[in-house]
Order: sequence, then structure tokens, then C-alpha cells
Amino acid sequence: MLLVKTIVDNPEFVIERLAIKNRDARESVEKIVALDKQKREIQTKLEDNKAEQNALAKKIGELFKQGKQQDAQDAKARSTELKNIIKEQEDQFQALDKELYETLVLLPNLPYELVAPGKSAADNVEIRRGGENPSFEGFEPLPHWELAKKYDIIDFATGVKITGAGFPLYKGKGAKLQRALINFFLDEAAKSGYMEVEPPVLVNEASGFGTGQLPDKEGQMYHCEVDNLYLVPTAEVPVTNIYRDEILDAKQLPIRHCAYTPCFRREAGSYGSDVKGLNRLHEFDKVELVQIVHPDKSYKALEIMVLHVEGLVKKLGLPYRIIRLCGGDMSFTSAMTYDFEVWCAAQQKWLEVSSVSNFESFQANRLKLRFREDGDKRTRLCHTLNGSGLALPRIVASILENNQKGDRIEIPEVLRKYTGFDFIGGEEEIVESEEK
RNA sequence: GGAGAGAUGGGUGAGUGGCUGAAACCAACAGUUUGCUAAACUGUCGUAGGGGUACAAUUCCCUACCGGGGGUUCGAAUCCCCCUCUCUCCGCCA
Repeated sequence: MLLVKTIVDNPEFVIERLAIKNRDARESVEKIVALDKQKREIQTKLEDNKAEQNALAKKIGELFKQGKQQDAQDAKARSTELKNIIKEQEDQFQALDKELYETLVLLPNLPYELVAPGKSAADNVEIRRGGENPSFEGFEPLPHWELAKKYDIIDFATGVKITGAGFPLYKGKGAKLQRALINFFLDEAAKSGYMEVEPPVLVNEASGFGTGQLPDKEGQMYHCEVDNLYLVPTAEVPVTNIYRDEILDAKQLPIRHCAYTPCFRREAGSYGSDVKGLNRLHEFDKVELVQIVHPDKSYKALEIMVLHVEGLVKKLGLPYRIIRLCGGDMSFTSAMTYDFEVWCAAQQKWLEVSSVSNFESFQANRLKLRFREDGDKRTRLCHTLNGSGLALPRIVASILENNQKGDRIEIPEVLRKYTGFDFIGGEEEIVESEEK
């Protein structure tokens, strides 16, 4: 949520910035400016009346004590009169405040100065790429869903049986690969200074609102209606909400957390060719990185977070590219976002595996997440950032497709100490030892 | 699922109609004293919003907030109603 002050002080700037997000905000902005003005006017009158009423109430008490019945009755009459005026003004004020708020929450965050204008993914800007696309000799590479079947490591059909489409069942080395990736990502995050947390995966409405999923993306979350709780679409929600309604000391910043959680997304309305295999799921695993930082340092933190995520795909040996999203492709809450995509050699497709964003104070304002500089009486809003580090399914898809050798799949070097095996398939099947 | 208790400032906790934005204590912060540490003493010590001054302020004035919402009253932390949440005991159970 933007600050009213930002809009009222610089309406044209806000309109101009939101145009980059492909959004004509003139009407909303002008409405907010007008409503804010009306609201203040009525608020001033209202508060003056309340002040008078408070003074009268005090006086009446005195008068009674002094036995001045008649004076007390007169004061009472005036107070009753005021009460009606106050009631009316209060209603007006509430109505204006509500309308202002409702208009305000529908405005997306302002894009940062580096964000290019644009309507869709086609206008995104590639920042850099790395890694090499694999080549295959003597065989045709299979898409990962074929490989999953061939080596019996992911069973989509049984997932359908248990739950439904988009809920795969990982088996054997497939399941172990999941666990290995989670541990690898968490360990790497710890090395970069992120403190691990394990949050609840069901969140209440206030948490959903705090990070901006509610009311904007209501339909994207699974909702347990009986208890009015939401399954998290990302660990960003519970982890960032740890600090909802907090006033931190400046010296506590930056706060860095990593968390593994399953993520649940309804993905309503996104059916098509891109949902095959692991490409788009309703439930998937992800390690998320969250930072709460001083506003002067958030863009530096964003760059460092990008480097951390880049390090992950590099270590996994996956061909990748980093993209800076254009205004139109960015989320409601983000001020700037970098997407990471990895190459899937059989599908011949780039798949998004991470989205790293700076939300500036947009989430913090909703969360009431503030900090105080030493010796300063004022509070200021923190900046929040988060990024996937990383989402598993598409990483698995990329590993399977890129590392296939015809008769087996090679596990990236860095993962082997976590998996306990070097290959999926092939002759050298490791037989699990029972003796240990 | 059944029964009961409770929700007050960073924490403990007082407060049953006006003198309470809120005692006291603890913590924290600043200072004084003492070779250092400790102790003692003094002071500060909630948040948000509006207004004024110079379109400035962390100053001044005002308003709101004692879980949330509504009501009674000239006046509500305090009385009434509704909701939410937390805790304890029992049952069930990873």
C-alpha cells in the first residue's frame, strides 16, 4: 500500500510511474487527493468538537461537585447538542476514510526508476545469462515427464489419484532428490547469512493482507473456509509476517531469513501447454529468502540477493538467464523484480525458477513494519525483499532434461553429498545398505 | 468435542463511571556518584492521526487507541450486547 502522503505530495509523479506498470491511475490518484482533502477538513472540525465535548464533560463533573446544579444542566444540554453534531461528522469522516482506503489498496506499488515500461513478458529485459546448453549425441532428449516415468521417480498419475492434477508423487530417488535440493538450498542460504525458520503453512487473513496476497489475489490461494485460514502460496507470507506490527531498532537490520515450505497455488485459469509435468503445479516445494532492511540499502540488498540466487543455478550447472521484469509483467506489490529462468533442453524452453523482488515500503506499510534510528523519536517504514532460492519442480525438470545421458541422469556434483547417489538409472544402481 | 478463566503500555500487573493515556514494579535509555564492575540515586521512557508556527521540526496544541465491533451516559479501561483470540482442566490424538 502506498502512503497517502506520497500520492498527495506528488500526484503527477505517481501517475507517471504507474503508467510504466501499464496502468492509468489518473482517476484513482485524483480521487485520493480529493478525498484526503475532504477528510482532513471534516477531521479538523470533528476534533475541535470532540475537544469541546471533553472539556464540557470535565466541567460537568466539577459543577456537580460544587453543587451548581443549574450550570451543570446547561452544560449537559450543550454537550448533548454537540453529541449529535459529532455523530454526524463522525459518519462523514468514516465514509470518506473508508472510500479513501479502498481506493488506496487497489493501487499497485510504484516501479523503481530502472524498470522499463511494457505490457507483457515480451518487454522484459535480459540482464545476463550463464551456463551452457547441453547437446545430445546418439539419442533424442526426453522431456522430464518421460524421464520421470522411465526411471520411476515421479508418478503424476498416482498424484491425480490421491489428490488431483498438479500434485505429483515423488518416489525413490525422485523423493531423495527433493530432499537433497531443499537441504542444499537451505545450507547455501545459511552461508549467505540467512537464518533458517520453519513457519506455519496455514496463515490467517491478516497475514495474507500484510504481504499483499489479500485482497488482490484471493482466488490464487487455497482457503480453509471452516477456519478461515489460507494455505501459503509462498513462505514469503508467514516469514515476512513475523515482523508485522513491529518497531525494530535500526541496529537489528538487516534481518535475513530463509525457509523451506511447501507452496500451494490454485493457478485458477492457467490451463494449457505450460502445465505439463512439473512445469506448473498446485503444490510444490520452495526455499524462500526474505530480507527486512533499511530503506537506504534495499537496492544493494536486492543485487546481493540476485548474486546469491545466481550462485545456486551456477553451482547446479544449469543454463540460466536473469531478466528484469518490465512494468506490465511485475506483480502488484513489487517495485522491481528479477526473474531467473533455467533452460530445459528437451522442451526447448526457459522456465522461471526464481523471482527476486524489492517491495520497498509497500508491504511494510500494510504490515506496519517500522524501525527507529538510534536517538530518533520517529519511526520509519522498513523495506522488504524476497526471492526464491529456489523453487524445486522446474529445477528438477531442468536437471532431468539437461543431465540425461541416454541411459541415466547425472546428479549435479554439489548435490551428491546430499543425495548419496551420483546417477538416477544406469548400471551402477546403489543398493541401500541395511547394516547402518 | 465438553467445562471454566482471561485479554490493559516492551514485560509483570493495578485500576467497577469523571482527579486514568492509564499506578507500581521490572526491563531499556540518559545522567550523577564511586579505582573498574556492581550497587544506589535522578530523569526519560506507547502508537497513530490532525492542526498551528516559516510550504520545516523529533517543539507546541488537539484527537483517537486499555483484543475487535456496537450500545447506555453530559462523561466508559470501568456498565450492557455481539464477535475474535488466548490460557487451564477433561476427552481424543501425531
